Amino acid sequence: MLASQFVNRGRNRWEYPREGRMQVPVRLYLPDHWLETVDDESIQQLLDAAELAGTTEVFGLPDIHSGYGLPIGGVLATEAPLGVISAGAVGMDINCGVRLLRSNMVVSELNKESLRTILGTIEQRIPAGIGKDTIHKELQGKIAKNVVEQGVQALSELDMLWDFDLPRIEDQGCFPGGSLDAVSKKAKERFNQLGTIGGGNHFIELQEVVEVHDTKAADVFGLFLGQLVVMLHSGSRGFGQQVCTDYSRLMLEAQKKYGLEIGNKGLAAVPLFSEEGQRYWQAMAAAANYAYANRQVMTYDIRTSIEQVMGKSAKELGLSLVFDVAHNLARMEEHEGKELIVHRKGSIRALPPEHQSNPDIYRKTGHPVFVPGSMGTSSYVLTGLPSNKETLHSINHGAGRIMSRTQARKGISSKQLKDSMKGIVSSKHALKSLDEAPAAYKDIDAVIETLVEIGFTRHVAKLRPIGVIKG
DNA sequence: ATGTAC
Repeated sequence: MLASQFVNRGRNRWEYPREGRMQVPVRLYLPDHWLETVDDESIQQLLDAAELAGTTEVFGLPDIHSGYGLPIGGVLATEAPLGVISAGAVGMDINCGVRLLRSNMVVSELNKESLRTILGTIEQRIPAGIGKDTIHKELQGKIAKNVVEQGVQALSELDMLWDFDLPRIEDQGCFPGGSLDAVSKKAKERFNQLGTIGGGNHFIELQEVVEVHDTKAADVFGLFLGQLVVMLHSGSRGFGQQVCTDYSRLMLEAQKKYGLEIGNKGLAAVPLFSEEGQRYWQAMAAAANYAYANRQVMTYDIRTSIEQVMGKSAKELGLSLVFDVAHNLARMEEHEGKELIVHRKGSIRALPPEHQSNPDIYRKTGHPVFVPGSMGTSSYVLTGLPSNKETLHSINHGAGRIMSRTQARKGISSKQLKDSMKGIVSSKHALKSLDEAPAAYKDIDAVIETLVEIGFTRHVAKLRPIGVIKG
């Protein structure tokens, strides 16, 4: 058990001392009783990452579980100009992320029938599940170049974007440097999924604000007790997956000439400031913009669906964006005078109040971040705090698996899943996703508490699911 | 995560 090699470094903090070719120690942020539940594979992935050239930080957050190359719930930082970028450490689903839409509606004043109709209407417009293409034929062909270069702005000519949305998206919905030239033909052929939710843990949920812990911040975010909100979790679909696959393979070859071979293929990496590194960055940015645009198109479809059912305009209904946060992305960031390449995989950047990189509208509070639990359990709205500097302003992105998908399909019964979804309007797909059952995940309340306890994040509001669409 | 496979 590799977990037993960790030394306690204070509350919820663990460290695996540097050894062999490791450049730095590896850290874990977990309560005592969860340390032994971390599988060797996840830990080995962190130890491997510590061997990469230029690595300055490697750590796992409370939702850590093994992934491709780097674990999900993992952060890897390397120092420029010599540090590396790894496609696998960003993840297959580039710029997978979560956005939250608010409303002026109060859940207790809505009847169950309209909630059902809203969900049904959204389901008709937004294809769910693996391999599904968009219903928006206008989003193919020429517009692809604009989408990967400009992100959500490319959608304004189609009236799918409100001016009000822009400051409410990380990077204002445009990760600079995206280029279609850096993307393979195969990836371009998979462009036609803009406006689709995908599979796995992706979802659209109608939720109710059931607790407000920070009324000041909630007010700035436009949230109040009893309110109906819509949460959306999706990424760059087949397009991003193809970019990751292409570049991971390319990096595996190219790393040899830079003398960067390590055992873990999923962590194949090249110097960021090499020809290959720069090309990946352009492709990653293209996929990041695709993902922002994907969530924007779905926002348009959600607004249209709710308008249709409620008989009022989306603006009258107050269906504005709270924020949109990425949780699979690499960024160039300055930390204590160093230029770092920060890979966050299943991890969110949560900037503290007053941090300069916050959007102006959220400068005083720190921008909101969203941490969904598993299907059928609560989600959280949080903000960063100054002491999360230690994690380069990163927090976990979800609850984290305790059972693999295969284990869950074998060990969880259909009845058990249905019982855990009692009282929640659920799509057919949702009730079939045994591998997404709450029992396959850690308890989200306890996961959130891990970082709240050590002052890395602040609790703003808690959201309860009332309707779920899954892929 | 993913037209779940070199």
